[in-house]
Amino acid sequence: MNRSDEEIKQAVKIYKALGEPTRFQIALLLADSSNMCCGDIGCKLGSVPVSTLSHHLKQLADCGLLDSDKDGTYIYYRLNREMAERFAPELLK
Amino acid sequence: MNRSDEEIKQAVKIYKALGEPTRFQIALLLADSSNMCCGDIGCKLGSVPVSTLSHHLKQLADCGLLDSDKDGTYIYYRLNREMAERFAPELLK
DNA sequence: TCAATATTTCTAGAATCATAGAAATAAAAA
DNA sequence: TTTTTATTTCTATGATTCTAGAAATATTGA
Repeated sequence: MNRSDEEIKQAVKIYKALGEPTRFQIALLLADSSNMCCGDIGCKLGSVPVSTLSHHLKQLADCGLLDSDKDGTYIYYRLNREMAERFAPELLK
Repeated sequence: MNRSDEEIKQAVKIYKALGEPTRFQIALLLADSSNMCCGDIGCKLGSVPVSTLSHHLKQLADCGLLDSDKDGTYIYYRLNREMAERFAPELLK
């Protein structure tokens, strides 16, 4: 297949996002439970400071793997399953 | 699905390998042409020193994405399509 | 308005990683 | 055996990235 530079950049960004243990765990968590806010994810992952979590969530959202909804001060994240299916179906197994 | 620490480590290693532009390009090249040695890949990618290429090929092979055959001084690399299908089907599109 | 809560942004330090030249290894050809 | 070719390993430098505390932002409830 012929790929544009943009398509390649996006794919690399997605795989870079998944190629870090904490972020991969976040993606796995969200593959199982459909909706979680930053605090929930922090509880599940143990002692990860929120600033670190926020940094990782941003990268996962920026590349399109996560979608989010705001509800008051809470932001609920969920896995974009189309993106996961296309780029990393392993997440959904 | 329940995943062992080992399975998670392997997945992260694979995605880290693909999350770098040069390595992703190598994987794409090998998805199209079934067999290439280090020198061939270097020609296709332009001005990447062989020591850098070798470093990248090692990572792609270590995580299982590439297989290789030795023929004299040449080492021919090819994409492991089962691994690509499972972890990054986007490579095969 | 003020306090409490959730999250992000800022910042700096530590750790990891990509890069590329040079030396080393290995195999074929002269 | 010596030379040439293909690749890897060693090494150091520079760049990127992860981490986490502190301050900033935003929203809700008292």
